Amino acid sequence: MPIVTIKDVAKAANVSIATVSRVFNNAVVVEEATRVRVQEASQRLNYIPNALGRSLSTRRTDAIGLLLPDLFGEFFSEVLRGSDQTAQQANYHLVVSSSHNDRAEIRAALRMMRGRVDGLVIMSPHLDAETLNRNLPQSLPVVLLNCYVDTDRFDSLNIDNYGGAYAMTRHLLSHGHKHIAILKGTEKNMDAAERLRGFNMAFDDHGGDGGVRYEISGNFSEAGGYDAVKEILALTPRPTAVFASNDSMAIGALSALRDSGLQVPKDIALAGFDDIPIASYMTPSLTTVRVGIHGLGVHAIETVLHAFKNKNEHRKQQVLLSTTLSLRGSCGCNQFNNVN
Amino acid sequence: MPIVTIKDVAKAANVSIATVSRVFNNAVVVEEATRVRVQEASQRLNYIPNALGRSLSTRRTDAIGLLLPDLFGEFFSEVLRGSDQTAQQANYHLVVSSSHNDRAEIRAALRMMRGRVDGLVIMSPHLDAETLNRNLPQSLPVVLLNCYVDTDRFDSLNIDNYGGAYAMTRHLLSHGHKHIAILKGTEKNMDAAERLRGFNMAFDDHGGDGGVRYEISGNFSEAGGYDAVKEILALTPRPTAVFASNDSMAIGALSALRDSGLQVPKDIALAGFDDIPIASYMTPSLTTVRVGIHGLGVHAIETVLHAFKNKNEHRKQQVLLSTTLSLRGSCGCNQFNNVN
DNA sequence: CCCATCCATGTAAACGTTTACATTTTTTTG
DNA sequence: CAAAAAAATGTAAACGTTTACATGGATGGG
Repeated sequence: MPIVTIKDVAKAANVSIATVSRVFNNAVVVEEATRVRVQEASQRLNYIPNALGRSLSTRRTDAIGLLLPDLFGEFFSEVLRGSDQTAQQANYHLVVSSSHNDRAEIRAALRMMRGRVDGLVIMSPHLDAETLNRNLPQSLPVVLLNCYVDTDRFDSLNIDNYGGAYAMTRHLLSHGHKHIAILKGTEKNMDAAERLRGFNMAFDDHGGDGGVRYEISGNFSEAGGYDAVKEILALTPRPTAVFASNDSMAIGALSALRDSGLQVPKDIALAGFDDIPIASYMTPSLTTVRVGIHGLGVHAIETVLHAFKNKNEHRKQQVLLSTTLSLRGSCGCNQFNNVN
Repeated sequence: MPIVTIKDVAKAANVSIATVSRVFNNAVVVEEATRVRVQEASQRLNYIPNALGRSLSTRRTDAIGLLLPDLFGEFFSEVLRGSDQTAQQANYHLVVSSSHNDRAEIRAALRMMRGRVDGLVIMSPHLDAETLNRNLPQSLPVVLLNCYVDTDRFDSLNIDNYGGAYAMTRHLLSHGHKHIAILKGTEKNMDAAERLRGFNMAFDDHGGDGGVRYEISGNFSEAGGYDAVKEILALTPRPTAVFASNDSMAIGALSALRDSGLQVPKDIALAGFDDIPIASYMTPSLTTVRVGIHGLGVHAIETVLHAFKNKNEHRKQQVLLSTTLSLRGSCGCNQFNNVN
């Protein structure tokens, strides 16, 4: 079954391929009679224009690439949802590529995108400007999402990880917790590092007051959070609060604490980071640092679209997205509302 | 900044474009000296082969399209993760398109894929064979994921919604629950309909025994599950068990029950459907119908890959994926293991 | 009635590759 | 050392579109 092309339609409708093309892109006026003839032929042959040919000719693909580090959990799913929604509204669609954990993989992914997309959103904790520059054409609009790359050649969008962690830690300290354990994120992950930095800085600024801080290894997963609890409960003095570097770990920890017979927040307070949609449905509801995840995706795509409008010759912006505290049940402060 | 093409490299390396192409596709042997010369020129000019040109010529795109109804929640994120992982291993990548809720949108999405992908995985509860046939070229490998389209022209993969719901309902009935409420899924959604059918059939087969069954409207979301609880608690006789048509609703309901001061499973039993990763981390852990969600994505992509190997001329298979019960805390049966 | 104008359509080049085939260069062999 | 064989490289067509430009026919004005 050979593929039906514009030529077949042209032949069937007894016109040139240019006319068929014109009918499909209703640019110039085509005489009503011919238009009908072409449309009938297309219907009959079940012709669908080939995106490749079109893109090659017009130099537009109507696609935006999305490079993600991983697809695990609700965080990325939310980013993706926001992105897809926004892209779709603008008549673009998404080419997704994920799980790029080293330079070679990122390089391969970047190259694969070449020619396939009109713009790119890159979310990658491991990424250097060098790799970026060497594997991207100058002219491609790129938005860096939560990448710690020091460059003003691209638009970038970053979560205020440091500020969020600082605020949450201060909140816990101010509510009387002295011994606090932070459940760290994946090693070498910059988000994790920044959140840890915020935690430590808040502790430093607070002056200690005889309190002890603990750093527990984690990997941003529920299982990681679950497993860490054993370690945490063995500490002396035992921490009265646990600050997980993301909600997934907090949820895992919550489950482990219940299994250990401890009550949250009565016996031990718990806080997370991200505010994934499910956080508010946990038992108890999870206190966490609110990041507008969905909005992150929306904003990223909007930035790419903006670059399209300006032929990518606009002034590149580095945006830091502020966070807020979502104070709910798990930290025990009984202050059920949002504070900055 | 004009785009660097194969011609530029050819000129710079003083060879023909054919030779450059050969170097990049290391098919035929190219003399070492020329190879080095071409590679150096490519490096210098920062040349990246354009996927469009290549695809047009080779009639391969190395991409698989994924059409999803929605991107909300962990279910789709898991499907996507499984798909992406499998695709990536085979050196394919994913073109994702979601939120197609009516025929026109599906049509548009199908057409957009034309030429862009070598195969297609379609997950769409609203879909008819007609739309499919009219908007897809014969030759394109397609896998229908949880689509209730009656055709043997395509491979299809379906969750045994009916069987899963039947088994779970029977489980609840056999543990003494007489009055059970089912929290229904989105209206007109075929998964929802099948799950409801399983529920009712189990009830019928069980013979009633004076029990009452309730059907409560829902929409597959946490919020929907939360809101439904008010309605459920107003029923008399009040149900002793709630069977939510998916885990998201179960989680929402769990949260609402807690807010109403009820204990699960002591005061009321709860079960879900899907077994999303987070289900086991809930408090209490969620009893649910296990669907290998990640495996669903894996299997779908594998089927497409298989079609590639056989030039799509293999016998199309309709596969029904069986489910198992994940019996955990929320149903109160204290039978913490998996039963078929 | 001729010429200018306009409109509908056709022609052909371009987009960036791959690849069958042709040609040139190198190597092997008698 | 010449001829044959093999290896390396070049030429050009093809993939499916869009679009600048060319062409031809109809219309209208003087």
